Amino acid sequence: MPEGHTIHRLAADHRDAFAGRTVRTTSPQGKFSDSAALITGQELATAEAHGKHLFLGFDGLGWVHIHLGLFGKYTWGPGRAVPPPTDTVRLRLVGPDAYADLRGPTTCTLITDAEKQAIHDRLGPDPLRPEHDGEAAFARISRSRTSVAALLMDQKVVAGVGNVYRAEVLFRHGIDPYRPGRDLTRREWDAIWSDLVGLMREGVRNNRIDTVRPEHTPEAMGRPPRVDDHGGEVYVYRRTGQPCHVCDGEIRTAGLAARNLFWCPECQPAQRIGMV
DNA sequence: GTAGGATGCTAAC
DNA sequence: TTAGCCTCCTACG
Repeated sequence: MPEGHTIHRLAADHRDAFAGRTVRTTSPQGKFSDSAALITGQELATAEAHGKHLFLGFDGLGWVHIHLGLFGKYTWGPGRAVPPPTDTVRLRLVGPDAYADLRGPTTCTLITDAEKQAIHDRLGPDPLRPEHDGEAAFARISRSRTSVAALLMDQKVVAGVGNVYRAEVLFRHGIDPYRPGRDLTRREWDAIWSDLVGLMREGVRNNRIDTVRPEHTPEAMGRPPRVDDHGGEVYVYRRTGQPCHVCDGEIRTAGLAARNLFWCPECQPAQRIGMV
């Protein structure tokens, strides 16, 4: 589940469970043992997220920088009766009221303020950070020949969007994934950005990705309920070969930059040459 | 039991 | 463009 909404939710959950509390940290899997030994017994000051990067702040020590990658996952539980950790737990945080186990991250390292700033500097605006807007993103997109599908996944352009939000937001706006960024209008980009803000905020709230509008739910369309294996209601993501919820056409898939792209060619038509 | 794929990204060729 | 990283789960014999 690791797109930006997951990471922002994790930051909020860490603040709720651990901020202002002394925590014990260990690394049963071993790769974070030295840093865990430094941190243990300290107070977690804060937690924040930028795109898919999670930062746990410890005053005077720096930040634990976590990136879940494709496989990383957290499991949580109450503070009492903490189970013995399994040997894949990279980082275990135990506070008075809760524990959190991190497995399989791409990154889990202790960094300085300056190193943290360098990460912020190479990331684009994040729809989930209230102080960000889509200006810088549009500046890049509007002068790029790269497809809008690839641009949306580029964390330097927009931070936090992954394969699900990418596919779904392009569907919701009827945009061909292969359209060059520079052919996207200002109006289209503004609509995409504000849609991402709304969808991803809902994602943080519900801890899952739902993108289907009320008028296209199975109930509204008079169809049998859907069971989706990734946990949310979506239009196109991983629905290859199935009928589009809106037009009944077949959802297609294609490889793009080593990831699977999903779209509905009927609802997201390629622009004709010369069309404005 | 084994293979393959997954909501990600980087470094090397 | 590809391999590699890290873990878990499903599909297939």
